[in-house]
Amino acid sequence: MAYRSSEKTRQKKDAKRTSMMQAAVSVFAEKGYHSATIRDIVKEANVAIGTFYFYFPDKETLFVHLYEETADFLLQTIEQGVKGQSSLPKQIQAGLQSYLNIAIYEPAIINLLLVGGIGALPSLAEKRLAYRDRLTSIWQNVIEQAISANVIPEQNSRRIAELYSGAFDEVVLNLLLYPEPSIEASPALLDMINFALNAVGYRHSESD
Amino acid sequence: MAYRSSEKTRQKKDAKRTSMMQAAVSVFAEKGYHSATIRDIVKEANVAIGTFYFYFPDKETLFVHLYEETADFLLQTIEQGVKGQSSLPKQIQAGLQSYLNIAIYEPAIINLLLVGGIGALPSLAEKRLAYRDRLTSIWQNVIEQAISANVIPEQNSRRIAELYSGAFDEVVLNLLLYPEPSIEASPALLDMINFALNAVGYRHSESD
Amino acid sequence: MAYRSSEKTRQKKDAKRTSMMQAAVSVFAEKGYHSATIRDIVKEANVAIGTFYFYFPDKETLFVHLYEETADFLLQTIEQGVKGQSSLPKQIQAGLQSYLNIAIYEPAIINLLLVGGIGALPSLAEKRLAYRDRLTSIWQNVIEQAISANVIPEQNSRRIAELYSGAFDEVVLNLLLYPEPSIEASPALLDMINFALNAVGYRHSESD
Amino acid sequence: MAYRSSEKTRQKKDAKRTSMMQAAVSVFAEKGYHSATIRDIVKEANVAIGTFYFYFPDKETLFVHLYEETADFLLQTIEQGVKGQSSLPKQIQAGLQSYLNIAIYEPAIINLLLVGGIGALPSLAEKRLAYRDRLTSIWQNVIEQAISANVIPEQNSRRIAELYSGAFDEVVLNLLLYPEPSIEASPALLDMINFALNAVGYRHSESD
DNA sequence: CATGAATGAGGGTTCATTCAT
DNA sequence: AATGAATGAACCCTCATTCAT
Repeated sequence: MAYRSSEKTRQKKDAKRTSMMQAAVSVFAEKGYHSATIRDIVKEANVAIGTFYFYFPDKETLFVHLYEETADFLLQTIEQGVKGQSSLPKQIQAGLQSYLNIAIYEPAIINLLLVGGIGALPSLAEKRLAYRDRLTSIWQNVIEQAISANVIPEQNSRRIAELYSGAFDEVVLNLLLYPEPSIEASPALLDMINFALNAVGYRHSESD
Repeated sequence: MAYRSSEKTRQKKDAKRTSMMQAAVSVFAEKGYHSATIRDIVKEANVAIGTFYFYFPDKETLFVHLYEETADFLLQTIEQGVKGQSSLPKQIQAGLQSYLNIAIYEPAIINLLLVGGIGALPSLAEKRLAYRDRLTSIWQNVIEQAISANVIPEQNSRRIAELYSGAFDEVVLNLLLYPEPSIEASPALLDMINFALNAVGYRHSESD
Repeated sequence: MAYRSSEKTRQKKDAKRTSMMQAAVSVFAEKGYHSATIRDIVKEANVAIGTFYFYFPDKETLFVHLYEETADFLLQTIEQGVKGQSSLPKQIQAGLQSYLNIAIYEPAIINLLLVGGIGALPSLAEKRLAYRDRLTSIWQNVIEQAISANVIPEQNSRRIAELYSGAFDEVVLNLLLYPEPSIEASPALLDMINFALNAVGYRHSESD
Repeated sequence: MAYRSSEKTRQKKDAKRTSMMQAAVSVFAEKGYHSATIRDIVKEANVAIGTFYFYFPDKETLFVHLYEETADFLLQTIEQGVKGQSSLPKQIQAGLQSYLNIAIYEPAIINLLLVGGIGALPSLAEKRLAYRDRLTSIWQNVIEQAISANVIPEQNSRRIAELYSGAFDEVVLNLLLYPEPSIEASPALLDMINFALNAVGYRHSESD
């Protein structure tokens, strides 16, 4: 009997777990790691405190897990965008477009990754580093492909990628301060693309 | 008698005050606002808890004050560097050089501004915004001068400045992860300058 | 399942709440507002510190609430006593009897109202005034009825009532200093009744 | 040399001591024992904290001393008033007049004795008792003289005196709530005298 | 004598976490 | 599974008191 309903039970459980995690992302993003309390999270999720500890071992573990998962999602989305293109400008454009989409439709993700837990948790430091590293690697790859294709001159691809990562984040963060970020997104995207292409010495040809 | 040699006494008090503030910067930079306790700070400063409250009204006020003061110092230092030069490349070079110097010799300042209190304190949000705004304004000025001088083409100077700010920060943050940041500083500086000049369409002439 | 037998649970919670409030009254009455610590109260109640804050928002709110509730109880008890009688002597006697009963069986109440929080809390000042006002009003009513009934001469009923209130309190407070207050209660009661009746010019007739 | 100026020094010292005590009475009366801080007191007296501890051993000792001294002053003043008269009505009138004078011109004294430290300090309890005892004794004496002179019937003079003490205090306390206590003082005085005389069965004759 | 910088015990309060139901 | 009452370590801060100058 029990195992018969295990299917439905599992789904229900996963659903509740997921809803709690969404609540947690929302609260962490809004208040930051330390100011967000377990009570805040369970209230947002409409469950009892005890329920939280049934699904998650503790606050820190959840946060770190959320951070990793969220970073994964963001990175994969950007990677997807980049992977679908072959020319340097289009790769940059697609990657940034993906990034902006997430920023606009899920700003909590950006807040979680760039604001919520920075400097709050020693155990998060390495996760943050890993995230920055992977993000930088995406751009580094793009640049190295362009160098290999002789589209741009030889240069320190790692450093360029770091500069890209930081530059784009700053713009995105500022974008979210607008009352209607989606309106400002297009011009910002164009500015970022031009900036990025110029920065690596890309010569605008006929296309694009 | 007892008329306090207010000269020496005042000096001593100021000295202690300063030393406590340095201790606070150090602890805040290391642990972040919330994880840093008053006990941590007074232990670092070798004073009693009550002494902290003799010099400062409370934890939050001190932190915000430290943040503002530190931001001021950093911004003025960069501004000094920029102001001493006239050409675009030299202004960027001087500004970044100043920034790197602080990063290397006072890494706690960088941690305080870019890591320690991010997302920890509502009252800090506006201070952070003001800091980013001023930092961006420095680069924006530089760019607008270059545009006026016809050294680079017309472009959205504000956005470029934002991209600069974010890009440089990312590199500086990564620089501090090195065991010996000062060694890596030179190549990083060159990379940043080239990146920044290219990004705004500056054509390298004979000099520099 | 887990649907909380909210009946029993609620009752238990209320019981604990009540027991904690009694502990608080006892400690406040014994030490006064400021000298009573939350730690004292929870120790008396055999619970942990956190439990206090689960049931009450903070020390001051609880104290004020306790003060009001206790004053209500005392005033209603006296009013009950008075209301059951119609002649002046019997009203005074019944009111004082009720007062003495509380003083003897719940001396903490008297200490809380007349000693514990006097001058300790600005927010209590108005509550204290309200309590004195209501207490005085009880006696004022009694006196005005007697005046209306031509049992005693016209006089400033408010002032008389104030004098009653202060006079009775002093005797009650002194009563509680005895090792066995209940023994002294009877003669004190008689003295107070005679005093009160004489003071308003009541002529003793055959009865009583 | 030192002992030559000892006269003036002594006077100066006493003056400062006195001014600090006045400041202390004022602050204690206004805020109550616990809420009054040494800082409050020295600020009011325009001296440094260290100076406080040169003149007084500690806060508690000072407060108890102040309480005793203030009680002494009040009691002696009332006694003076009573002693100057011989008939019961005049003694009561004179005693109350003295009491009211102090209440109106030095309300801080009343606050200190009846409000400021009640229930705040275990060591004060006995001092308070002693004060109440002496105050009651004054009235008890008055009553016993009247009984001896056959002006009023035999009765429990101690209890009457207690009732007097409490009754008068209540009226005085209420008096001080008026915006202009001195205006209300006269009618209050008359009411109290009549009340007190009636209460002990005094028959109004030709005089007074 | 006078000063005020320095001390640290102790108080109120928060909140992550546990566990009996 | 789910609940929420209960716990207590740890935090920020106050303030009486001391002592070197």
